[in-house]
Amino acid sequence: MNVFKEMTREIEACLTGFQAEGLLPAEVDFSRVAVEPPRDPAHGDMATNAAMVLAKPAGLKPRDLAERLAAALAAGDRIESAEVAGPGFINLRLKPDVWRGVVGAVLAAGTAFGDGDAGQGRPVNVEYVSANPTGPLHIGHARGAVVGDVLARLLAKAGYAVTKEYWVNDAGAQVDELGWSVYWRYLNALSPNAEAENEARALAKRPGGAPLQYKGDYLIPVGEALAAEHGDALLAMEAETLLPIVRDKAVAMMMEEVKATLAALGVEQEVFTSERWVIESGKVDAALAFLEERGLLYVGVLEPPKGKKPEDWEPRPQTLFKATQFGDDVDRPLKKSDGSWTYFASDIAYHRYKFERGFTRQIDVWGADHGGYVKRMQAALKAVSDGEAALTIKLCQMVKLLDRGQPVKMSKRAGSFVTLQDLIDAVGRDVVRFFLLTRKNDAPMDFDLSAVTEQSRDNMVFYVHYAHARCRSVFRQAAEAGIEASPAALAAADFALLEAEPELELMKRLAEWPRAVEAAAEAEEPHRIAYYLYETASAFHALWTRGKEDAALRFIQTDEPARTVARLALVEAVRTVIASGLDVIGVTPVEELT
RNA sequence: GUCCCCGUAGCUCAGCAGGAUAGAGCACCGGAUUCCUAAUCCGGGGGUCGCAGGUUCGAAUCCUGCCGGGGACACCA
Repeated sequence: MNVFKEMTREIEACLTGFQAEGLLPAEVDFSRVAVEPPRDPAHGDMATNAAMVLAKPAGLKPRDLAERLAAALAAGDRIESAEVAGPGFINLRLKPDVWRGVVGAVLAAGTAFGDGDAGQGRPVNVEYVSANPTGPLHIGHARGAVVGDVLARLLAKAGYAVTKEYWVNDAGAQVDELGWSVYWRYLNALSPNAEAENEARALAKRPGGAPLQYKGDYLIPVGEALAAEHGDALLAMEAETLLPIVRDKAVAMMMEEVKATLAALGVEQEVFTSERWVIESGKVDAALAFLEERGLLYVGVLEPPKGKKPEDWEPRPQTLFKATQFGDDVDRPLKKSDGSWTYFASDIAYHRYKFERGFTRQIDVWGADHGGYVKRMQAALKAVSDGEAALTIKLCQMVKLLDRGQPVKMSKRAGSFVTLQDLIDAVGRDVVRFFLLTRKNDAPMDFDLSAVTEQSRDNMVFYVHYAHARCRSVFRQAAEAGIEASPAALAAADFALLEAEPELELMKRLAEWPRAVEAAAEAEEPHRIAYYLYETASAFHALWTRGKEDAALRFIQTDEPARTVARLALVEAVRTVIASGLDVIGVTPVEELT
């Protein structure tokens, strides 16, 4: 039940009638007609701009058309009044029973209230986290994980067929580096107390002269696992046989850890696509052959970047993709100087693979430090799908980790929070998820460990939890008073007894939930859900406190059982909508505060 | 030098694809507790929406330019 949508249809019906009468031309489109709650409640429940938008095509003055439309609308049985205001707005006031109907609709639907059909089952692919499997997830990954996951849930609620996906960068130089660092840990496992000598042995086997890159303790278990599995069998192997073994083991164990951390955060992606698999199955070759056929590849020399010129810059012919034909600023290289594919090449193949699986709408969630990559990836998907697929990219800005206003040192020493798992253990999964949605994704934010668990109004997480807990508290009180408040009793309540003005206000807020879901999904902005919840919680807290000032507004009226049940139904509807919103965010509602 | 993001109350931030008198929290001032959780609520002061143009019935919102802050800029992902 979406009251705003229903009223939009009612208005469109009137307009269609005007067309039949010849008042409006037959070909005007109604897409710009909006029905929304006015900022000022004195202007009624809803306002429409229909007359202003259509006045010009109709050849009428906005206010004249508005008068006609208002008169037609006022004849409807759900509208109490329709008044023309300002430059041609029509302010609508709905009959209270319309709002009361929302309570019943919420009770009937449960947390499915707000589910929409805007998506019409169309497939959307949301790819997020996609952190390299070279170490545990850290705080920086948390925001993308939450934004991506909640966006996926939001789109699902709005009626899209969503696939949640993780791109595993298990190919390339970084992963080889990981392998050599693990080999060192393997040697340490075999002969402890000889770390320096072992490092020299590992480097002797490793081609090239660079030092080991991944020396964090988190690889120790990988070395031990290899020792337990292979004994000393790896020692005699040549580099090319050895590397795949240590590398694959490391990737497997790192991904296991990554998945465990994501699970602890409540993030569960359905598809994990391996970069190595994409390359080895020939998808990169196929994607580039596709571009080649369309004449979008060439060998050329790029200009050096202006401003900051790399030390080792030298003009060098490279295989380039004509990204400039699709809106990028320069053409982009696909091959490294050693002849292997760049990351971009395999990423093109991956996005093409997603398109081949039917995803004409793709969303990637990235860190803001990858911002320079956006245009080329969008260009590439456009090219590789012949313009049939579109990619939108949500960039997540930095999260600064603080404690009592002081920056937390991100050193790897014990005692400071480095990993995402540590953060979840410290403040809880629900706090992490909710808090990371209290800013829009492209605004930087501070995550203050002391502030996020604070219990006050300036903590959105707490404030919303408190509202839900208060709803449950009312029911505990009702049970003590011996009031029958089963789902059946609530559904059978006489909603006409919900007469108080603040009660009606609250019902109007609940009626906005489906609209909020649809708008947030359309805008791909999950943080709006957090703000809707905050405002709804605020409306409920306000009504609660009114009961302290005016006993007649208290939910439980022992001498008026029928009114009490009706109010309990309203409270349950509020609770349900809050639970529905928390469900989108992936947060578990609480029964009471601790 | 180029590209992207940001600029809204003293501070931290919303602003619902262009709507009517721009909102919330914190901080400040003043109130509400015999009573469903005062962990809350009500009221008050506080703004040239960075600046200047443009688009139109109407701009914080869209376009252009400028100023200021952040980030990214071949062969790393």
